Amino acid sequence: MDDQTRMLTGLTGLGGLSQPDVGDPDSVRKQQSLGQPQQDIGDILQQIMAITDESLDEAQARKHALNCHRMKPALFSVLCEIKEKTVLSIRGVQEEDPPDPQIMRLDNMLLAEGVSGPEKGGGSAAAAAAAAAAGGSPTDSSIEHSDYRAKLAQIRQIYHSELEKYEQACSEFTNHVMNLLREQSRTRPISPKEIERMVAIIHRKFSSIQMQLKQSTCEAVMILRSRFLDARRKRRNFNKQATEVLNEYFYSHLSNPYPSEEAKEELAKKCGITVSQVSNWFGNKRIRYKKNIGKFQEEANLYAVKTAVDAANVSAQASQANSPATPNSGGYPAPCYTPDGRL
DNA sequence: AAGTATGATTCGAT
DNA sequence: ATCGAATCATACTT
Repeated sequence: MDDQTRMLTGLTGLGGLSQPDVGDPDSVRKQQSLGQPQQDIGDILQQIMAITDESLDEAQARKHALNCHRMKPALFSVLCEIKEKTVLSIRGVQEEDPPDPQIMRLDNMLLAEGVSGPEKGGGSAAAAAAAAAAGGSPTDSSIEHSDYRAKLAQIRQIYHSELEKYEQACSEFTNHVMNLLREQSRTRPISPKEIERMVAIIHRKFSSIQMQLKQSTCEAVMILRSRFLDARRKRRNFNKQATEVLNEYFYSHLSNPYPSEEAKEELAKKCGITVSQVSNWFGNKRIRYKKNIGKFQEEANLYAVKTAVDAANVSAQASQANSPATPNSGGYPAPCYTPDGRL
């Protein structure tokens, strides 16, 4: 034991901070008496440090020389000793591996958007779900949808190829480090636990890179989504015929301009728009009419006449009578819409 | 370019 | 869930 401690202090002093001496003449004498001057060990360590600067062949040769060095077993056992002491202090530090909430959030979002997860099916399904959730009717899929899907697929593809690259790089690097450690385990003691820890460290590093990828992918999806929603927001006026149909219904039901679900569906069909568009239209119409009845008076009269004419035409057709003049061209039925007249 | 019309969205109330 | 109300954002008009 006495021997070993002396050896240990000598080695650590040299290896650690290139201190020329430990101030223990006894140890020096002992080493010298062994025919192994300290300077030699210093040289060896220097060579180890310089090994990365050398060419591969040189390094191989030196490694070989080192492995064959007669002090190697002693060095190894000393390193084992040191290890045993330090491992105890390290052991407690590495028992935490909580799943990063940030990366979980990103993962969830990517999964929800159909970027990660199962192939093609998931992607289009998620796109459809997103479109449906955005308020559109399931039947008005069109250029915008396919455009959105195409862009999403593009993002998805880039994401996956990048992810694959990262994973490949990670496993390559891990392999490399493992080989290195295996190689080094010939000169110094390396516990499996240590290797495990090293691998964990590498994986952590790579997962932080992955997180960046995921983050930027998420951003891209968000931008795409907002653009998609903006595109949906882009307004196009309904065609004349559609507005006419809607107005006809509105003014002929002025006392209760709240079409039932069935009526909405019928109007939607007639106008070539969605039910929610019909709802929007009636919502807007009601509030705008109520806000300024005067402004809509003319329009109201117009449609009152129109329906009257239609009715007249129908009856005329039925009764074979032919008088072009409208029967009630004198006084229009004043629309008496009561804002609070909901039933 | 400024003003108006209009479809869509959002929010709180019911 | 649906409405009114306010508001947004674009289309259309002047």
